[in-house]
Amino acid sequence: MAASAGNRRTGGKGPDVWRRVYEAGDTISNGDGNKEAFFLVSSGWVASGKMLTSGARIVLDFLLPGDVVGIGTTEWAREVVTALSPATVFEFPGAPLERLLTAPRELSAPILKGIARRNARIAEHMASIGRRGAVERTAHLLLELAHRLGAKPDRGRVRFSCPLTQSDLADALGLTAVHVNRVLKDLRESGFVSFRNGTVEIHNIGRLADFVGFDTSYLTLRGE
Amino acid sequence: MAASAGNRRTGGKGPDVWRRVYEAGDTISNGDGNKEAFFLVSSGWVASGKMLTSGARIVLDFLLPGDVVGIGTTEWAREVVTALSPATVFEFPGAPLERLLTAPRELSAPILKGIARRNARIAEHMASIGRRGAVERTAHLLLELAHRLGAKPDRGRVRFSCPLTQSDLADALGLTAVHVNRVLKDLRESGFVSFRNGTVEIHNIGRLADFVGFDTSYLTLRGE
DNA sequence: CGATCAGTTGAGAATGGTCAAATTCGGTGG
DNA sequence: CCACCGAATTTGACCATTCTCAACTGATCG
Repeated sequence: MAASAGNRRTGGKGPDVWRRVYEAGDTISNGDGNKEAFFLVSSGWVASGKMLTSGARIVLDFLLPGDVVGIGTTEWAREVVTALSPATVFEFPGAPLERLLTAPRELSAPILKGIARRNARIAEHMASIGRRGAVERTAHLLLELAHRLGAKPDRGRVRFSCPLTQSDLADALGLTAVHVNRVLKDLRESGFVSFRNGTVEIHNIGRLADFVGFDTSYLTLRGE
Repeated sequence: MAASAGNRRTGGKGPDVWRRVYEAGDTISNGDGNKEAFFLVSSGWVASGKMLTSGARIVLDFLLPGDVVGIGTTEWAREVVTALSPATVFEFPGAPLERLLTAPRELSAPILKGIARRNARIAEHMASIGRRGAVERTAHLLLELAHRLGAKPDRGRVRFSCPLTQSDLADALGLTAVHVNRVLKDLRESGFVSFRNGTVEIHNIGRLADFVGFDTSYLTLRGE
């Protein structure tokens, strides 16, 4: 399976934590029960998604450094977790549910918080797929990624590098890769966003956020 | 807000649990921070969803008796929880995250399990909206509901009563109500499912499940 | 007996998909 | 450095699905 040079047991995060290194394209967990664990992404981009019997794929959520995935994922949903770029992942092996219940609070609290954030992202994602047009939906995702990466606007301009292929985007957005291509062209030509050679450039983040109704509140805890 | 005759404090579920009764159409939690709580549905049908600024609604998940909602819901995602039929709900007030961390294990374990199941349902739901056509998607949802209600097939025939309007279905499926109507007509005329006057009748559950690629595994814990 | 809401149906428009053929880009081996 | 390969991107033409708008029916409720 995954090549993972540099894997090792870590004491720094408590007992039974593994630090693993993946390359772009590696499968971290294939949802077939081969691996029950929590995952905490430490570097790189990771996708969690599902495969349909038709062969189609849906990406539920992109995981960036600091993001967590695990509860429901393995035991029920049979999600597939994949590295989209070289990535380092901390893995807490064991049944996630049991693991969480027996973990000390200083571990379980941030993990639960990570799960809660992920749930909120997925809820917003569902709203996108279900109720926004392709252009809005695509722009919304790019805005979310910019925000989550902590990219700082310079006079409204935001730029970040992004390893996603158009086909990754398509699977996240519920579109075809061909259509994603056209949508990106559209966004580029209308001066909102350009995404070329692995870097996204949002030309006026405020204007784009207005245009697609992007509201960061689902990424931020109330009162945080 | 919600009319709630018969609400009362309950000792039976431990401290700080409220049992509340809602009528169809009542808002249980509007996502504006008016109420922070876990919810455990005890009877009736409940929807959790989001409102977009455009006025559109997306239903993330239907909650049936025994289902739980709460983590991420209130603090981040600002989900709106609504009763779709007369419903009884146990409410555990307080910040869900904190609540879960301090709860005794016999409470936190089933709640976490409920959250995990819900996550799995939502993942499958995303797959539907993102990657299945309208007919498959609709049939898939009806199959899920039949399964979750524990409806028993009688020679392949399943019948259950269902308070959802076509517009509720539309908001869950990412379609318009008009199109849901046509899809239901389609399913009825092709002899798969009829949904009229609040009762769903699946004529041959095996055949339908094959047709839409319905696999119950996301509703069942591995090895359960 | 209106009024309102859920469900139906039709006609035409829009959005997004399919198929197929370039073209570009990032390596790799020579 | 260059030729070449496979993967990702791009574009065109056409098709399918789903939406929009609009009208109409039927039930329910005060």
